[in-house]
Amino acid sequence: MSYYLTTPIYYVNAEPHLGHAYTTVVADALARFHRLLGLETRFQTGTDEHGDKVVEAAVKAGLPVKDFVDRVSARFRQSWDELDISYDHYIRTTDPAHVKVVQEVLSRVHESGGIYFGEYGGLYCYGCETFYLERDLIDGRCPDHQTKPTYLKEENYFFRMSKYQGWLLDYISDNPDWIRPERYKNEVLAFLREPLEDLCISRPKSRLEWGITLPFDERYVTYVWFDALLNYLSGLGYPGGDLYKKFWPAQHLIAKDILKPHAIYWPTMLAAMGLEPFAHLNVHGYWQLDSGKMSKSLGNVVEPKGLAAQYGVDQVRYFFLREMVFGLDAHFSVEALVARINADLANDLGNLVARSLGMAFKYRQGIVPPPGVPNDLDQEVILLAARAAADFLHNFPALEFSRALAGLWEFIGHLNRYIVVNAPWELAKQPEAAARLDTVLYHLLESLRWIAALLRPVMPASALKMSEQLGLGLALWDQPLPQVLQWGRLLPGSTLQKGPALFPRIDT
RNA sequence: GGCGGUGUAGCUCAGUCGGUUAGAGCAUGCGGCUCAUAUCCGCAGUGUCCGGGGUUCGAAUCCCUGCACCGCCA
Repeated sequence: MSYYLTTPIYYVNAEPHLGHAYTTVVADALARFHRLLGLETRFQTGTDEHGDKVVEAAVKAGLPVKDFVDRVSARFRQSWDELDISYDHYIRTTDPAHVKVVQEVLSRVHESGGIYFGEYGGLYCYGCETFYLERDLIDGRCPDHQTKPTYLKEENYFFRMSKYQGWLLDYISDNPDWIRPERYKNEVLAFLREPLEDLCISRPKSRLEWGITLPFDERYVTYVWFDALLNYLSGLGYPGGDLYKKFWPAQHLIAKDILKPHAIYWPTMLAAMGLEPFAHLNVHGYWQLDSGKMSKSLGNVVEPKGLAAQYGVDQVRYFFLREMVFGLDAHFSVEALVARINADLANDLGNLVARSLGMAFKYRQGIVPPPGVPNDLDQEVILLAARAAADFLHNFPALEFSRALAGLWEFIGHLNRYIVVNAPWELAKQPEAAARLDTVLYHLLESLRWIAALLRPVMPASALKMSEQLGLGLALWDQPLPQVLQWGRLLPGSTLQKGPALFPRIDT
C-alpha cells in the first residue's frame, strides 16, 4: 500500500504566508500519520515559478527572473524546514525534468486532437496585460488603470475541456467523496451546471516569455495549467520510472481558492491524457485575519517563520490542526494561539506530563513501577485510552483533525481527574498502599506513552521529547502505530528521564 | 450582477445530515487539593440557535423569503 500526498506548488511572486504554512503543516501531519501506519508514503511540495506576475515581481525586486525565483523558492523551502515539514520531494516548475514532462504531455495531447489553435477576441488593457470582460470594467474603463481597453484579437491554443463535462459530472456522482468536504463537491457541481468552455492554455511570447515553450509552436509559451498542474505527475518522473507506477493516484490538498483548476481543469486534463483521476481532492478554508487588529508588527508575526520562532514550531502546528475545522474558515489571532498554547498544551498536557513524571521521581526514584491488578478506575483508563486511540485513528485520515485532537484531549482531561481521584500523594503516605501507588503511576505513564504516539504526526519534536522522558528506547518508539498502541508495552523497571517543561506557559 | 457559503452562550466555535431539557473550550465567579509549568479538580451559570413565514407529531437541522457578513466568477 502506498500513499502519495501533494500540496499545491506555491507561486513565488510573494513570500510564504500563513495560508501556505497551514496547507503545508496539514499535509505534513497527514504524511507523517500515514508513514506511521506503515504505508509507503511520498509527500511532495514545491514552487510554481512561471508567468507574468513573477516577472513583474522580479522587475520590482531588481533581479533577473531566474535569480529572483531561485531566491523566493529557497525562502519557501527554508520556511518548511523550520516548520519540521518532512517532504520527500521539493519540485520547482523551472526544473528541467518538469519542463520536459510538460512538453511531452503537450505534444501528446496536441497530437491526439485535444488541443487546437483558435482566435480569441476581447477588450485588452495594455497596462494590466490582460483581457477584460465588459462587465468587469468600470464605466468602460480598466478598474486598475482607468484607461479604455482596446479590442484586440489574439490567436492562442485551446484545450478541448468542454468535451469532458459529461464525464466529469458522472465521475463526481459515482465517487461522492472524491472532492471533500462535501461543500466543495457541491460548489463544483454548481459550476458544472453551466456549459463548460474550452481552456486557453497559451500566451504569445510577445506578451510573455517566462514560461515553457509549446513543443509544436515556438512562438508561444504554455500558460499556467499545463505547466503548474502537471507538477503532480512530473514529480513522480512520469511517464517512465517506478515512482509513477507506485504512487499515482495522488491525494491532493489545496485551499479553496484553487478549487476550480483542481476539480475541473485537472481531471479533464488527466482524462485527455488517458490517465486515472487523482484519488481525492481535499479542500480547506481560509484563516481570516481581523484587519482591524492586523497591525504592521503583527503582520510580521503572521509570517510563518516569525510565528514558529516566537511561539514554537509544535505549538503552531498544534494550533493549526486543532483550531480550524478542516474545510471551514477560521479566525487567526495571536490571542487565540496563546490561549490554545496555555490552556491545551501548558496546562492540560504539559502539566499532566510534569506531574506524572514528578510523582514517579518523587515516590519511585524515576523507575517505572510494576502495575498491580487493575481496579475499576484503572480499567476505565485502559478503556478510554483504547477509545481515544480508535477515534483518533478514524478521524485523522478523514481530515477531522480538530475532532481527533479534541477527543485526545478528553482523555488527557480524564487522566488529570484520575490523579485527583486516586490522590497518589495520600497513597505515598501509607506504606500498605505501595502496590496501589505503583499501579496508578503505571497507568499514568503508559497512558502518556499512548498520547505521545498519537501526537507524533502533529507535534513530532514534542512527541519525541515525551518518549525520551518516558525512557522509551527506539525499539519501543520507532514502530508502526498499531504496534505501539498495545497496552502494557511500557516496561516496568525502565528508567524515566527528567526534562524541562514541554510547553512553557506564555505570559500575557 | 451570477453562483456558493456562513449567521448558535460575553469570545471562538461543535452540533455526523428531523428526535429527551441545545453542547465544548476560553473568559468570569465561588469552593477544594498540593504531585505539578499559579498548574489540577468540583460547582455555578447565562441562549429570541439572525428576523419572518412554511412543511412536520416534532425544526438549530428541511423549504421559501428578508437582512448581515464571507468566498469564487475576477
